[in-house]
Amino acid sequence: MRDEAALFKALADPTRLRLAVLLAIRGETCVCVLAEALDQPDFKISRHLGVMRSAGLVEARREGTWMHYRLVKARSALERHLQDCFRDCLARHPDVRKDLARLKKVACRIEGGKCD
Amino acid sequence: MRDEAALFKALADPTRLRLAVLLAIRGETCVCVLAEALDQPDFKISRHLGVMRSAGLVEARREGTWMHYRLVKARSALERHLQDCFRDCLARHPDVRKDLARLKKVACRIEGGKCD
DNA sequence: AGTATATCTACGTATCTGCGCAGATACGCA
DNA sequence: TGCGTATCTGCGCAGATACGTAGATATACT
Repeated sequence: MRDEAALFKALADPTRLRLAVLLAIRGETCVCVLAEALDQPDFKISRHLGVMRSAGLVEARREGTWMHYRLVKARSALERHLQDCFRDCLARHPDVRKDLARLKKVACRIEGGKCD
Repeated sequence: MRDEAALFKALADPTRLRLAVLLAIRGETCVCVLAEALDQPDFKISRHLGVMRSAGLVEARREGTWMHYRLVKARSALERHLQDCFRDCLARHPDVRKDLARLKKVACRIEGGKCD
């Protein structure tokens, strides 16, 4: 039960939970965009993403100087349920809506094309 | 997002997660039965249940010297999803199976009637 | 090489956490 | 009132955690 508890622990922080929900909704996103979306310093976001990676919640892909993070493909029923939670229950949370609004503004400027 | 993270934090411990799953499967159960089911000292179980109660995850009912704990009725989609997790994904976990086996042995002796 | 951008990390600090021990509390019963 | 059972709680300790600062690393470009 240690692994399962560790999974919950990786989500037991407001910043990490917001990151998880954003990644669930938007898919792969780079650190600087996430940092602006959450309005928090990038070193802090980077560190939290590191924690989530150690817990096996997200994985990273490098592209030049940018690091793109995404949720891992769910490998268990628990992970599947949790990711559904992010999309189904938490996507409508006021905090997440604000994050998404900031994210949209910023994504055009930083990532160029992706301005859905 | 603080409340949601706090909910995950209440589950971010192996002991608490095992307790949550047992309560989800079996319903209302008293501290001493839970302590024997998890094979852990009762003051430890009591304290973890206290944490879960503060987080709004469980509620208690006194009956004589016994305290019976149960999961709260889910008040949000998130809580509903999480409780489904307990029953659907975690009930088959080896640790939980062992807990349930110990619980059955002990429930007859302690709670008398409830020997399903 | 040097510069710029994006990301990560070592350090010190403050706070939180889980644990066992011991004792307190609550209740039922004589 | 006193005793026994069940449960909770104050204390101190050891280890974990989150934070900001400052500096290190990685990559691209000139």
